[in-house]
Amino acid sequence: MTPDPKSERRSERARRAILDAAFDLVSRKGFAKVTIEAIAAQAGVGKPTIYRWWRSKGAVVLEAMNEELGDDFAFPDTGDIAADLTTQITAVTQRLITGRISEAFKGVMGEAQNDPALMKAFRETILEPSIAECRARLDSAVAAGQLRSDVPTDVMVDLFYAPIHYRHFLGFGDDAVRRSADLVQDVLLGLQPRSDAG
Amino acid sequence: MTPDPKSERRSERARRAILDAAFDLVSRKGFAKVTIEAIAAQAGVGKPTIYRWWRSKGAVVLEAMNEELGDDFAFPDTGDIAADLTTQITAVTQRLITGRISEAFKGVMGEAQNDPALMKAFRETILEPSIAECRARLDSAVAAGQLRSDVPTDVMVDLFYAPIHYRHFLGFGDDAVRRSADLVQDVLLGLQPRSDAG
Amino acid sequence: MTPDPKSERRSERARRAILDAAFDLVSRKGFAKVTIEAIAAQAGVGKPTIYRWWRSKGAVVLEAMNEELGDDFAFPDTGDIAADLTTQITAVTQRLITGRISEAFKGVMGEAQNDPALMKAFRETILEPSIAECRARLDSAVAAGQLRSDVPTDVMVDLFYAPIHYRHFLGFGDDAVRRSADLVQDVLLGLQPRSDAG
Amino acid sequence: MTPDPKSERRSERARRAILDAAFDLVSRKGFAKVTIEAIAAQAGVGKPTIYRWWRSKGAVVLEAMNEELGDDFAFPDTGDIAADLTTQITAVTQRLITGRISEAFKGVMGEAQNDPALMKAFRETILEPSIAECRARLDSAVAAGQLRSDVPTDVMVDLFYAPIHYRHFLGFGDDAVRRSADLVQDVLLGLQPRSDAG
DNA sequence: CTCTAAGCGAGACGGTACGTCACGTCTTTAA
DNA sequence: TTAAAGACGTGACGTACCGTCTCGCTTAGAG
Repeated sequence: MTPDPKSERRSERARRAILDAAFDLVSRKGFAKVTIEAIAAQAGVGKPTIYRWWRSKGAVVLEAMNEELGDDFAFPDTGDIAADLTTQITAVTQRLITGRISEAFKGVMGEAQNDPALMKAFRETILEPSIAECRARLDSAVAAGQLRSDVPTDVMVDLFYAPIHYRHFLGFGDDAVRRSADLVQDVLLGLQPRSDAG
Repeated sequence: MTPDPKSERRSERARRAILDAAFDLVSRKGFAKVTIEAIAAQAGVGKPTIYRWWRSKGAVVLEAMNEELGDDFAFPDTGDIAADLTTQITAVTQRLITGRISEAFKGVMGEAQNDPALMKAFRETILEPSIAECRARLDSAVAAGQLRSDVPTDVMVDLFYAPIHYRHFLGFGDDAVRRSADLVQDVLLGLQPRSDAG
Repeated sequence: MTPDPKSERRSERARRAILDAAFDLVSRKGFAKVTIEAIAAQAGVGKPTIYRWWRSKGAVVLEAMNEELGDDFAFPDTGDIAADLTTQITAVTQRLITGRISEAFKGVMGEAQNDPALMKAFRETILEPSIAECRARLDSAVAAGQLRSDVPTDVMVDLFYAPIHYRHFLGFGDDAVRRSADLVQDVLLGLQPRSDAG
Repeated sequence: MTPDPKSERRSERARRAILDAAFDLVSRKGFAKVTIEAIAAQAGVGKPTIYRWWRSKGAVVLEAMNEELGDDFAFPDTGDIAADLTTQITAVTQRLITGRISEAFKGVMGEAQNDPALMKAFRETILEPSIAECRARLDSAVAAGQLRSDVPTDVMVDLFYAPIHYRHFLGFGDDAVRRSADLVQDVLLGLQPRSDAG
């Protein structure tokens, strides 16, 4: 995220203050009503300090969100793929809906629709690592004979995750998003290995 | 979309010019780079005329997009539900990706993440009518015994449409979106009626 | 004032409503804060009806002020020129300061600084008639040997009236304006006929 | 004039460009036809930079006029009060009528009729200093026995200056204003000390 | 253990667009 | 055939932020 992290002299204090202010403001006022000026003011920082290290408001908020999320994309593995998927998807929806992440996520994704660089950063730092973890778990389920082997696991990932984001971005409401985990069973039906044809 | 369509004194000429200008500008420059001033200028119209009838840029572009789409949400019905779904979903993705709608749609949806009124308008004028058509077709397929009767058809709609929008909004690229119709077969597998249990 | 008074079909009701509304609004809000839209609204009249008969807000207010003033510019004549001048000038300042005319007058004159046509109308309908009355009285005083005959009476008029307007327009405050009548005596001293040279 | 002249970060370049542009535009087009946008454009400056330092167009033009006038309100003192007054009043009228100041002055004063803060600023920066100089000269003339001692000198100032502004603001025309100096003699007659009573 | 260059806060600057107001004109509806 | 009502094109308003650009100040690392 940091365009030029080379400098050793960068003030960690300022960086933290900016990310904290950004996250707090977005959570409280909504992404659209937050300005870089307001972030700078709340962080007790000059605007140029923000522009020096980030390209846009979206970039700041994405990094703030990343810090909030942490690096933990690990997928549970109890041996029961259906249970593990349900667990994980429930966790994701909770974080998306009730968590403090919600506003930041919607804001960043809205912005990213018109900002390819921001979209790229989001995918690289959040989406793709998390997809990779999911695929790894699905691969092991395929190897265990719990899932069909003739459907690519990246397609499976899409099938499991799509409903969450579909409902989230198209305004179906928090309850609908929260119930996304219920679809896991229906999707799984189509992905079970079958002796009796295809 | 028009907040106050009651007045019969409204100038249809101005309305058309505004919608045409908005759609053209968004298609050519991208949603984010279009301003209401530019729309007014290109339409040969005063800014107040725009603000008199629309709440925001998003509202104008949504209405322009609606006019472009027309009212036709009809679902094909050949008797073969798999074929019909593939046909329809292919059509939707084409329109979303290659069509002139693309930029407007992304822009409006990005905006709608932070504008509940805009989201509501989108759902009422586009999404819900189109879901209703799909459900009607699925209902008839259920009645014909082509689909399981124990999964609500609104859930089925989500399963079929989610991948498109998921790939579209999360930056998977046009090719991935275009291939969304391929998932229909996999989803259908889980929705087939089964005498032999699950 | 009426640019085109030819039409016999002009609505006297509308004219009265407009002038009353204009005068009332200017008195209550001050000239600068009154708009033609507001006058039309309060008068229950369409804007074009105002524009049909007057060139500008200043013209409306000037006419309203004229109606309020009436046609009476008569100068008292008790035979004592000093007393008559004091009487008249006191009356003028009272009307200017305490009267309902005050706001309208300041507004119109402020506007007239940049609107020659308005200035001309003001002079023709108010200033010049009132100067003429004053000169007539001064002429009779000269004839009666109460004033020097070698100073033109129009200059005398200026000397008597100038302080009022000077203090009024240059912001000396209402009290200073009100005391303008006190200067009559001092000015008169220089205008008395003198046997002993000049 | 500057509402907040404290900041030492203020750009003198911008200030000069704004005042120069304002004065030039007012001189060429007349006060009423000048907009803050036009001043900003001609000065090569953003509108906010004007609003940061001035309350209104009138305030800008007043300051521009002040700079044009300079601080020199000195009154001549040759020992002959009649000659000095004529000299000074001729100078004032010349500056008012023919000078580049003319349009700015009329515009500001017209505005000031409805803007007390502007009137106050005008009085403090221009009118009162200039009155003070005049009174000082009159005081010395009184002390020299050239003027009556029983008329307050501030009243005398009014008598001498009133005709100029009266004729100027009430539309008597440039020639009448220019001839205002002629009245000095007549006014002086009433202000001469008299042993022989009055 | 200075010294000097960086990164910093602060905030003014030239801009762009905002959303609003009132203008003066034009069109439509009802009396 | 007026006049009310009010939508229209226009242009300026005053404001909010943008992203850039000085400024001094501080502060840490290289000499």
